Amino acid sequence: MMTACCSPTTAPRVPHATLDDARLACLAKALAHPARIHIVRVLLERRSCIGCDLVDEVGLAQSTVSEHLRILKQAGVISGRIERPRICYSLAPGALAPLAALLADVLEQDAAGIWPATPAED
Amino acid sequence: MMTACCSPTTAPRVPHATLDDARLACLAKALAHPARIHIVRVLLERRSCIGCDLVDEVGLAQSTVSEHLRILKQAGVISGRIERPRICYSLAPGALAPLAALLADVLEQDAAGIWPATPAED
DNA sequence: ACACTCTATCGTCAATCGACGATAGACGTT
DNA sequence: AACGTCTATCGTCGATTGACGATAGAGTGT
Repeated sequence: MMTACCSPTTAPRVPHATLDDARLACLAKALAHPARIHIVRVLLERRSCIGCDLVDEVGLAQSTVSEHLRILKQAGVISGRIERPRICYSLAPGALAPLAALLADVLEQDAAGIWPATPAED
Repeated sequence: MMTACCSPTTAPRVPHATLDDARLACLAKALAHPARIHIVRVLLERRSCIGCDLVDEVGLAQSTVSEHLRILKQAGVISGRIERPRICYSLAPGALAPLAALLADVLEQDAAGIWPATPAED
């Protein structure tokens, strides 16, 4: 349920990719839009935020922001807690951990390796 | 040149998003496909890899893999070093650092905060 | 010169994305 | 009961994505 965009019916079929590849791609896809990055950053700063405040914060139509929130929720990146008539969104702990782990590995290799003189090419 | 997908002409216009938001979204978008995640993982393991080997590794048509490589290169995630008739791809050091930093912040908050009993809601 | 290999680009097509307004549901307030 | 607020969903439309085969370019080896 938190991995709907990774479901076999919607994910691109890549012959030799693993399920992990699909899951990581799903998380990256959830972040692959400036509005959604912005939402994540607001939630990171404020810890949590009412939906209608996010609409103001992002500056797009309410329905559009709602759609971005749905995508983030579907990917498991955020969760919404009902609070009276509003919904209070916050980051879902651990959801982005797999992607963070991959990126940490990449950065670690960056730091470890002495890189060739310079690659060049276009 | 390394930020083509972040260019004003192609990036989505989100009123209150910052340039950083667009840049981070661009990096996430580059990773938002299982085949591209797979390529990054192969390059992380092997340190570098000839293009035609990546075609075998991914299992899609050569032209499709070439397109995925182009997207990764355009985002600055990988670089290609010409090596005789082939091209040797490797991860571009530091390219993913901004995204890694954001995710590290998120994980840090995850670890720091004592989270509410459980949010719930769909 | 020719053949072969590897890579990039082009053209096409179906599928998905992202935006919006309109509408409907849920809930508190008057 | 009627109203106002907040949120989610629907329908639509243009733009983009992702897949492929076909083709072209660059370089090696015979």
